[in-house]
Amino acid sequence: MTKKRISESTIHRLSLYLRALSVLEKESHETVSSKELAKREKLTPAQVRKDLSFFGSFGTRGLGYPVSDLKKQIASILGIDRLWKVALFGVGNIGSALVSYKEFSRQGFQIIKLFDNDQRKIGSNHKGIIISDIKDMEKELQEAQIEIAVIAVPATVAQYIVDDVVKAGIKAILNFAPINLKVPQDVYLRNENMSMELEYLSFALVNNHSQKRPKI
Amino acid sequence: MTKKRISESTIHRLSLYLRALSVLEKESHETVSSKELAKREKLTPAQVRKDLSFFGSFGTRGLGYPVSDLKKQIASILGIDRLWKVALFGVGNIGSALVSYKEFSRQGFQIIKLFDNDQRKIGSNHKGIIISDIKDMEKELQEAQIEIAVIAVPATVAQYIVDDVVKAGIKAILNFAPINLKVPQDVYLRNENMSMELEYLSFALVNNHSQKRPKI
DNA sequence: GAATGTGAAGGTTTTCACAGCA
DNA sequence: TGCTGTGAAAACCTTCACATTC
Repeated sequence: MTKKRISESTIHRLSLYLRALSVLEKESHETVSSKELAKREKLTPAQVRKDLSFFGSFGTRGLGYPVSDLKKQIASILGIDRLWKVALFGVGNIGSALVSYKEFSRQGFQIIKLFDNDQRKIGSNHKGIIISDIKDMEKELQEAQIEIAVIAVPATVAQYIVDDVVKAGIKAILNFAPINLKVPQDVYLRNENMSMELEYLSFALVNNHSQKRPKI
Repeated sequence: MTKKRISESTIHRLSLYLRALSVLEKESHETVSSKELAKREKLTPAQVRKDLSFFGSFGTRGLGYPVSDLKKQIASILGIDRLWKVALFGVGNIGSALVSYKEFSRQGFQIIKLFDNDQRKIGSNHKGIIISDIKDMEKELQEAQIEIAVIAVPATVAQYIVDDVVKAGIKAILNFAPINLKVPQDVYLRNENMSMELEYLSFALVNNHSQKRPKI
């Protein structure tokens, strides 16, 4: 377990392993080999072992990895062995879908605050949460002890909202607006650009782009 | 312009360049340097030039790249200088949000068919589109000349739907279900896993993970 | 002078291959 | 024997640096 920077891809793959391990657990497997885990997420066994080895030695030679234990370990590495309080900005199409997106809550992300600037929405109850005025965010974010903000407002206003979110002290932002947001160095920002993958598909279709698949 | 495999990252960055170029065009810029383009998408100038050079020589030394022309060129490379007919499976939370997601139509992806297996939804009109029974997909996909399928059904049934979609001859699938789908080699499959980025944020917060930013 | 296009260098990630252990 | 853990090698991707062109 060296002190090297962990790559983004490794972290993303941890999410995949976690997902596969949940299924394996449901299927009552006690242990799983890197080979099987790799197969279930279209990766290579070596990749799985290397990824896990950055964080420790979780397996047993000759046997494989203990499913439940490894699942717990990965959840702990990812920091999702706890609950995260999330606020969502923009209760439009995407925003409302995210509120009921089961996968978020399943991974411990609780959307407990909704913000909008539309007077018709403010004060109304959306799936059990009263929509707050975006103007009151600083106070409300602090009171509710929000740690992560999800941005689902139109691209035109996203930067303004983010500036305020940052001022309110939030250090982690997930952005769904198709725009490059500016945040200070100490704020984590990730973008979810849903049309990007469609564009990739378009490219692949038009260019017969060869797909990268493990050789195994 | 060599015949090397273009990397996934390069293609994703093309989407970013396109987005930045649209803004530049609106701001009435005639030309743009790799430096400026890089700045707008948090990349390096060298990266921009390298990416573009895989596809041709679009710039002028001493001047930069012509904004409108480059935009057209990239759209053409990505295959989005045309319309794509898309069918969406599963008109639930995510599904309905995607139907009205402006960024899709802006990039030429038209969702013109909706499928669900819920008898209460079938036959009803959703934002101008009649929801079809998932059982009729083969005939309907062919009649409507659908080329891309978007999967927004629950994870438990996603594989069955995809099997049918593949049987119906669709070669490109965008999957929103948090599950690893199996498709034949000649079918392009991309996954949109929205909780993955939240998990990354969680990891970053818990581990003070250093962010990768260009040194410029 | 300014900025592209691109080989070569440098860095990072993946894969290999095997020692080591249950 | 079976499968992990891991250095070393290979593959891949990014950055450098400069010749080239406008």
